[in-house]
Amino acid sequence: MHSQAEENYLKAIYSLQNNPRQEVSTTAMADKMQTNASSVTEMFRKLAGKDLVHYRKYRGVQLTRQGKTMAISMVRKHRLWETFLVEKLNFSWEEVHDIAEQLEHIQSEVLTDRLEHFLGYPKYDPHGDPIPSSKGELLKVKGKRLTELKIEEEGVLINVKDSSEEFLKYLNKKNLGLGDRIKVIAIEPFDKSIKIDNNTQEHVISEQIAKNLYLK
Amino acid sequence: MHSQAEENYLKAIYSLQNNPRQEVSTTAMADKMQTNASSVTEMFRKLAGKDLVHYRKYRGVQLTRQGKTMAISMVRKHRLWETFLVEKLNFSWEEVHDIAEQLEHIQSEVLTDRLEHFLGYPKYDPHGDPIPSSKGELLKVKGKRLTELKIEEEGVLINVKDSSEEFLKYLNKKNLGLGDRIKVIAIEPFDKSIKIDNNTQEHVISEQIAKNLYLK
DNA sequence: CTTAATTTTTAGACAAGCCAAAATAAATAT
DNA sequence: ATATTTATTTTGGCTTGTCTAAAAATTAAG
Repeated sequence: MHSQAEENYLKAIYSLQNNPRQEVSTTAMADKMQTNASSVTEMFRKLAGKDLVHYRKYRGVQLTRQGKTMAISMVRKHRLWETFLVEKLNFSWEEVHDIAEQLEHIQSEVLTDRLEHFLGYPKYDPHGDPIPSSKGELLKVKGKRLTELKIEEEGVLINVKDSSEEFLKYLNKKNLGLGDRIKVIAIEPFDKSIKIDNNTQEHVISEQIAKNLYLK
Repeated sequence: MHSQAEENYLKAIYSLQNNPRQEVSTTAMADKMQTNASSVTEMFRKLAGKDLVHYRKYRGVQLTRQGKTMAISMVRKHRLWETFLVEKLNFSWEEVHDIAEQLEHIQSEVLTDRLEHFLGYPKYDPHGDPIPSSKGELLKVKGKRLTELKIEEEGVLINVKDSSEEFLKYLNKKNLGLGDRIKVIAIEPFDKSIKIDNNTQEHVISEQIAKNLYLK
């Protein structure tokens, strides 16, 4: 059995690993987990002892096969619960992250699978992130960043890469949601801010924001 | 904020307290929590420090107003989740206890209230136990024990006082479930075992079992 | 009413996670 | 290539919750 702390570390390592070869550093983890570097070192050791990560002193960790399986299982549970909260309990997309963060630790394979069935085997969560299957298979979201579009190009918003309450509340305020057709009207060369047309409204959004929006 | 351990202790104290005046002893708790008496003493102290129980050395604890509120909130969450698991995810009544034991620790008032709404404000959980309202109000189940019935008397099974997997599997095997009309055919004076008619079948059940069945 | 048995508390230890400060290794700049 | 900065690990300590064994208080028995 694994503790919640271990599960959280695995999920964080997974999200920081851009490719499976890349080693995740102690400081990057400490930053992500809002904790102390020395705590991270200890946990790295512990996870290595359980064969959930490969750990090289002063180099960092990568997930083992086993560790990756666990991490993906956490992601799966998180996204299924988020979907449940939005689809069934009428939460809005900015409210669900913290609650799902707790629910993802519930230990029951059966529960997860039944939940998935109950939800009708959803492919994506409320933020457009793909939901891993019970076998750990994970679709790639093949959208492109809003920042990659040129003037007059358009697309449909299919994924937001930041699930924080602040970011999503910002999008709500601008009336931006998944499925919206967005057209680039103008790009300000100085700060790369983008003027977009959301069918009904026009908004100027910063590059910072635009980077987190994925379109198809 | 309160830890899961604290929440578990409060719930256990609540379930051991037959009336609010009764003090719950260290050993009774240790027995219930499957833990050591010395651990219980320490937790009693801690809970007393947070004003969740009144604690008198060598005498035991009773819940304070605040402690009772928390305990009932745990019961509420537990029973709502059990209802969810059975009604929505098609679990059977003997499978839900352990999972609900985990789910009851999810911290979110809103979640609990939305879940209750989603379930249609159920009055009873899958074992016939009443579900406290968001204000902490709790209906009394006014059934009588099967052991109180005389020969030829009958009633409808409305509540089982043991939610353990073993007990419920036993009932499944005998085809006994909530809502069943049960008639007492005979009572064996020697061991107080009861022969019942379940409309279609006849069974002999021990006094031990019968004590946990409540009829209306 | 005094002794024996039982219950409860205290004392000392341990594991899991965390932190701050000190020591060491690695990376960067001169 | 060496000195300085930065990253990482080590050390020692703290908290929560647990345990065992010993001491103290309460209850039960004679």
